[in-house]
Amino acid sequence: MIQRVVLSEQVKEELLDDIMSGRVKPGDRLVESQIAKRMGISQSPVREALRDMVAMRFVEVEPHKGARVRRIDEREVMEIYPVRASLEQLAGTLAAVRAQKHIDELEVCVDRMTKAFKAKDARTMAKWDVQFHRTILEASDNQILIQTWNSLMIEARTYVTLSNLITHKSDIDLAGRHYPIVDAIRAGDPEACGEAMRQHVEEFGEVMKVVFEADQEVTDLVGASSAA
Amino acid sequence: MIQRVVLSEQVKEELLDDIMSGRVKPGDRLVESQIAKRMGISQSPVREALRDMVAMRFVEVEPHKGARVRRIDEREVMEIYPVRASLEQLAGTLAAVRAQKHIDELEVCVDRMTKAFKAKDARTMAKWDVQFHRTILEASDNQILIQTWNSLMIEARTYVTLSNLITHKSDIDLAGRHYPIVDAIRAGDPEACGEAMRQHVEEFGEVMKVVFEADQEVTDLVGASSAA
DNA sequence: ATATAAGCGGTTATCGATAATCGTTGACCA
DNA sequence: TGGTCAACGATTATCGATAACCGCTTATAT
Repeated sequence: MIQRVVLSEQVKEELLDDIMSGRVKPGDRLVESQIAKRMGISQSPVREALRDMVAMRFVEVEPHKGARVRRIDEREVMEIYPVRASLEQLAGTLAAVRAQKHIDELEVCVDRMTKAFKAKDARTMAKWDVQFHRTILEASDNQILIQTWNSLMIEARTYVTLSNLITHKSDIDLAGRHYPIVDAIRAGDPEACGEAMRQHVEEFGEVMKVVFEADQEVTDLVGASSAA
Repeated sequence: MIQRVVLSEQVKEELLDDIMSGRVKPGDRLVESQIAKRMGISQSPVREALRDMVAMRFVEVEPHKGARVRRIDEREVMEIYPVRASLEQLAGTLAAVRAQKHIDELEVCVDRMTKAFKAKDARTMAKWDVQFHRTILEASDNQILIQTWNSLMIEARTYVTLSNLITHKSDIDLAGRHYPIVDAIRAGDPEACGEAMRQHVEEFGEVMKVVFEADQEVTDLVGASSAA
């Protein structure tokens, strides 16, 4: 069998896609042997992929009991924003000057975001939103900071977040909220840039909180009848 | 063969100890089959342990080339402090009130730290220093924040850091620098507590920078003759 | 000489099989 | 009726063997 990359890597991508697309839902079991059979490979690479996904916090395993897609509850989502805000404030401060050469790139991101938002395309919007933030993170030139930020899996979470947001609050211009950051970079003001980043992320968190609360009412009703 | 926990877990502990104790050094290869033979087990659990340690950033692997103990260079060490400072500022802000019931515990930490410092016992000092910071982190009651902080492997790094520091700069009273934080908690002032944490960590980073630079002169001389 | 290719030792990546463990079911007994 | 436990099916954890791969050395041809 010819193969370009290691199998476990391919398995990981496939499983990740299953999760992101919603084909498997939080709480679902991920049985090594079943996945292996379905993909026509042996158990080992599947097992390895699953362990990797534990590190990414997409999956949780209990010894001798197996893996399942991790449930992300409201509390966890809400806890992320303060942490993101801190990290991105630092990134903004560090990147304000260095990011100037990426101004065009950042504006493209905001532009695409706006378009995707109007089209109610959460996935594309998340992609450009993440791209915007990632650009600034990279410009911070602090590898530890970048890795730490990556470990929060912003990309995946942003997708979910924006899906919710677009569904529930289609009137908020999310893309436009990025302009103060671009302005601060253009001015080359680290303080202001850090502050703008922090505010932006915190605001995002605030909006999400509202969405969650609105969502909860629905979930409560649905959950009450389908649970049991 | 009787066994209490999963083998891969035991392997991980053993390898971790090898690294922390310096029996294996940064850059050393970790060959799956050799470790397996030495421990009298098969390759699989070793492999799994190594992958786990990659997630912990103690080990790095290149596909088809194997694992080695990760090298931590000066740049990386120095990059950590700004990130730590951001995270711990947030922790301090969130924990200021809730940590009040742990005041005694915190004072014990500082006390033990002072004693260990006088005895030039880096390991013990690191232990209590980490304990101090961990207590505040936990009091922040933000799981994501705690996990993120943990992922920086503060514990291991602090040990190395303090070893250096005690060797080179035995005149700095590191333990005493924790009092402003304790005071802010006693006062129940979130702003002040966050600020005190940030300053403390940044200061720690500054001191380390000096140590590193002093160290570099030695390393340069040694490296120049032994490298080639 | 120099570049390309074939061969080799050492190691990783994957396989297929087996042992160990978990949750459940149902028999047995007080 | 209720509780304990043996046996079972499903799944994970581990094993031992093999295929695939990397880096290097040696052979071959230009």
